[in-house]
Amino acid sequence: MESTRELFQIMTRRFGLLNKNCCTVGGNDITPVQSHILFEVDRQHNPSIQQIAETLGTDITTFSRQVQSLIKMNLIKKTPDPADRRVSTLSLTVEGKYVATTIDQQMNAYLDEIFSFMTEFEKETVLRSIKLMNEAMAKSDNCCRPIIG
Amino acid sequence: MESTRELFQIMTRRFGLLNKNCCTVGGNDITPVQSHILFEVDRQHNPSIQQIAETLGTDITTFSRQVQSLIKMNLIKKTPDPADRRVSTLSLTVEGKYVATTIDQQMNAYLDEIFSFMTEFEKETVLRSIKLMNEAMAKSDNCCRPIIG
DNA sequence: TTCAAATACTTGTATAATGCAAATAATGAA
DNA sequence: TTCATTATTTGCATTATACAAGTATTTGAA
Repeated sequence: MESTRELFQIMTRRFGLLNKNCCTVGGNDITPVQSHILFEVDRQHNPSIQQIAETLGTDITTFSRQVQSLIKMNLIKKTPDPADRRVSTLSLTVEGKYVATTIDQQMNAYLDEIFSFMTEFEKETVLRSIKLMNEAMAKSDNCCRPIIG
Repeated sequence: MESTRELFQIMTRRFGLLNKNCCTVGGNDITPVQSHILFEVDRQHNPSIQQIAETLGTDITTFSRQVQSLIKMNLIKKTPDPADRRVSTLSLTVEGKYVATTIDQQMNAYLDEIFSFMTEFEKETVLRSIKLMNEAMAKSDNCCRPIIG
């Protein structure tokens, strides 16, 4: 009998492998970390560097450098916050938006292929379950900010 | 409306954060990569270095060095395969087994806490869904070996 | 049998990622 | 004003990563 952890460990590893092989877009080779950043910058409304770093659970200094390289790749841009000039808000460039969208489509295509091995009912059940998990994780103390200790 | 990819992206990120904060066991600070390796060595029967590297989707040279450091930490051991002396099979040491088990328990405890926000029925549905996903991913061409291109 | 090709793994080397400590810059409260 | 706090960046050391090349062993065809 598989343990709960085993089920999740294997699924998340496989999803990570999909992410790893996804994607080369318009000559840009996007690493999983960069892909995560583009994803979150796209999702959040004018997030600060700190906000994204916290969301992703990375050290802010590491993240600061990741931002720099994404700016060099012309995928995101930094805008000083007029209300607090210590803060930089991040947003996607046109090219960054294109890359983020393409990755999203490619990932959804991969997932669709996986769902093709299920009935429509099973697919709906799975999607509802993932949503349930996300809601429960959001309520949890362990999930998902850095845990002290 | 959240896309399929968004649901999975968020869930796997959160699971990754749990993994990241899990665990310090008996003075050993275990990285997520090391935790994955211990998990797979424990799961597979006398796997070779190549087998695990392939399972985890890492380059074998990187993996070879990860194995070396886990041996230095006295968590796994390498045994030459008598049938083919090019091959080394991996197994957990007593300490490695202890660390792997402790991580497993800790992760299961985290997950239990998350499930405490659901009804028993919802929990069962979620677990069945993850199992369905794993089975479907196993059938998929995209999942989950390195994809050419 | 012999030897070249294939396989399993390791090492050399270069690059990139990571995170702590410290620096810089801006804010806000006393 | 002054000093603690906050947001971000830079210095630095460590670690992870992967390509290329090396070693050791096995395999299979001539």
